[in-house]
Amino acid sequence: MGDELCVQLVPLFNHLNITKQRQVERLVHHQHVQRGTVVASPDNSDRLVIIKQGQAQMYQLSISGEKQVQRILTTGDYVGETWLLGAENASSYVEMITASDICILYRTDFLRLINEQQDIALKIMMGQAARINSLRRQNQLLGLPNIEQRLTTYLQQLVLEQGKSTITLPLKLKDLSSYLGTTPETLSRKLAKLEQTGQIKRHLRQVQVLKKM
Amino acid sequence: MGDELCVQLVPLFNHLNITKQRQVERLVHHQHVQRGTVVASPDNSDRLVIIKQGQAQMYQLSISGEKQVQRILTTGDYVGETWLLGAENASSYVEMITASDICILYRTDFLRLINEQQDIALKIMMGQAARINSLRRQNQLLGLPNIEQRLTTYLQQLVLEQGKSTITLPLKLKDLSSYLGTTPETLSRKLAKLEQTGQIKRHLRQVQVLKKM
DNA sequence: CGATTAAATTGACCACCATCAATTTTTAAC
DNA sequence: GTTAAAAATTGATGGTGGTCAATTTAATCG
Repeated sequence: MGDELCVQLVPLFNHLNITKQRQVERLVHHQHVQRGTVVASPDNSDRLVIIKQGQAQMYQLSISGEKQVQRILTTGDYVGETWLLGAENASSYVEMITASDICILYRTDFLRLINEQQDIALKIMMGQAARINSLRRQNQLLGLPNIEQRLTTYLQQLVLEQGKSTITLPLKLKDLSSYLGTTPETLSRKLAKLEQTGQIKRHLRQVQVLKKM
Repeated sequence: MGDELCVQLVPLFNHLNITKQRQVERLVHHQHVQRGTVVASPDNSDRLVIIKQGQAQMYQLSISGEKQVQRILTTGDYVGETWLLGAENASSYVEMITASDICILYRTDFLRLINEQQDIALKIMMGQAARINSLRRQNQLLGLPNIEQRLTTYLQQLVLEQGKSTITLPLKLKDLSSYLGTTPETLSRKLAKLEQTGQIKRHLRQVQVLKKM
């Protein structure tokens, strides 16, 4: 994994022809980071961070200091373009949850790239569109009046996304609960209830979703 | 208002030079629509809709048929680019809430534009970045554990956005309640409570936010 | 402007879920 | 592998806010 080119690996760049890939590669800074490293924060939002290999989570901190998980990033994902495009980062953090290899693209280089290379700009736009859709879905979930509905809807979405009925929860229950706007205790109980009523089977984060939920 | 060019008015295009504006103008379809007209829906997501003059609301319908307001669009705003950029529209609707003049740009023309004109692409990207930020904010609101916190946080955001302490609620309470993930009854009570405890003064949708909330 | 419809308010009730605490299980660290 | 720390579970309890209903107020349309 060590000396393969970052740009060959990530979907944002791997469709480019060799010449352009070389061009991008010269602008990119490589870095190996530990679990727990915070690679973006309100004070540190001047870069695009691409995950070459590893995992991160993005969360927001409320005034009272509570963490709300927004998103999980895995190999090939990137984050930060919204802040390079004018959006203010008031309360978002990106923290590595495994030791990882990342690539960094700084503001000026990023802006020049999307200005000069339409295909990269298009990829960014499509990525943002997907992001917007996913945020809308989360909004819709959070709007549901009770936790059980949120959970079953969420599980069904996972089934669709992962394409099979036995799914892996991408988050710790603690984090999933904040994603769903509830507490770990309530979530634990709801999962237990779904299992009792025969709607799911579960071992740790492996969940088998049975028909008719 | 009648024969002014749409592209001169909307922020998405009005920065372009005259030549380019003419070019865009030839692609745009004008239309006058009544209050209540649905200009985008899951079955009808192949276009960018720009509001030349008027107001619309975007909402999602849950499986149980409940309306959740996502966003208010006013003169100069546009909607639909995410669906032209690959995101699936599963449950979003855009409905005019006043009689309005709109401009429509169809898929092929839109895609050609953003491919050929970097400045339009950049505007789209910046618009999407702002949209993502705003959805993140709403998500954060919805994650707050009690309604009063959601409401006060929301009001403070409005104060910041509108730059003065006497603000106009952009939504009917009915719609605002769905935006905040609650019911009209609860919202009404919370507003009454804030007024009793001297944190706000209110007449209809005019709200004066007093210090120390 | 007056008539009709929609929105907002107020009250009563109780279900749902957040909270606090204690225990068990899992994960991480050495 | 063993120990320490973090996460998940389970129980008991009280408050918040959802629901249904009735009334008042505001908005819309002819």
